[in-house]
Amino acid sequence: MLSIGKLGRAAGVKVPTIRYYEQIGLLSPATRSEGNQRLYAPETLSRLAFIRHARDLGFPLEAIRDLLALQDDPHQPCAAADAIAQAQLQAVNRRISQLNALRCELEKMVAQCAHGSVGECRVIEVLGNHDLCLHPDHDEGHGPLADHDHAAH
Amino acid sequence: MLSIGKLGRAAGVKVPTIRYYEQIGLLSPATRSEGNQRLYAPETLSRLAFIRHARDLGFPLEAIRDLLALQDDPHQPCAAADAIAQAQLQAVNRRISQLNALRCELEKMVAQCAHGSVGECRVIEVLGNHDLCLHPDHDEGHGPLADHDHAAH
DNA sequence: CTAATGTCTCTAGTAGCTATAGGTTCAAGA
DNA sequence: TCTTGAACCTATAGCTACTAGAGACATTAG
Repeated sequence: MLSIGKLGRAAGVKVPTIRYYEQIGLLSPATRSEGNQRLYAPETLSRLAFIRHARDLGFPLEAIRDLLALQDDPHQPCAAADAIAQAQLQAVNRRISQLNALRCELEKMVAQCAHGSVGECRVIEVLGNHDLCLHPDHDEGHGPLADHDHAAH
Repeated sequence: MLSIGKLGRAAGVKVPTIRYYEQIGLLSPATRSEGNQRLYAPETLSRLAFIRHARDLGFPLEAIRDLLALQDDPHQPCAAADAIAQAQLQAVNRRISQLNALRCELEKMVAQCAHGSVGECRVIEVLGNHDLCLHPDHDEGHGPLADHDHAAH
């Protein structure tokens, strides 16, 4: 049996995150030691690694919940899992094309900056006047896609 | 003078969002009518459009706060605005390359799905075993980048 | 046995809004 | 002028997926 800390280190998941997953029902409540500390069977490690990997691939927790349910019932047809993965792929594709449009705008903006004073700055000017964009369609809908910045700031 | 609703429609920003921006100090408090309703001078429209456009380009609100301060002081050198825009461009680029790695994984996963039962599903299998990834480096640090899904769900 | 580390629960905070409840004000039609 | 309906007000809670902190208890190495 593993303590929560060992489980977390083995799976690459922080301890509070594991407790959070238990809280929202993604992991079933662990058995407890005499002193009320969580103890995990080694199988939990693969389940947690599954979650971790799916999160790394950007799957939202609700999708992971569904995938775990499918995993627990291996005789079901695979179509549901396939649909979830395809939805995620499409979300990623949407987000990529949207970000490509943003990159294009930002590059133009930065390239045109003459490094003078703010009064004549293209960056400020373009931000203030949407019509200066070549592709003013970057305000379209964005698909749902988890943006987990665990290394940000 | 504009009511908050007219301002919002003109700038393409929802009414509660405008109030939220005032609350966090991104917009200065509006003057009020006799009946305590907000009234905006027409100049506010361009300021709000600036914010909206910057949000559409993915700038976080803190960066927008700095950009607005620069805009208010046109004699400052433009370098600071340039730096903010470049940082945003780099964040976008990081996010794009990360999402490209994800797309690659997801495409492989979906392509290998034989549409059988869950027990032999590649989607479930790959998620459970990170080593099956060709590029298992999709768990790298992600840059900070606002992911405003105003059309999601 | 003690000290250090690990763990417990609970609460609150992060970004950037959105939604709801319960009340007030405004503008247009009868 | 009155009335109705839309727009407005404040305040609070919710969303995702965690992360951080406080204060207390458990476990383990030396």
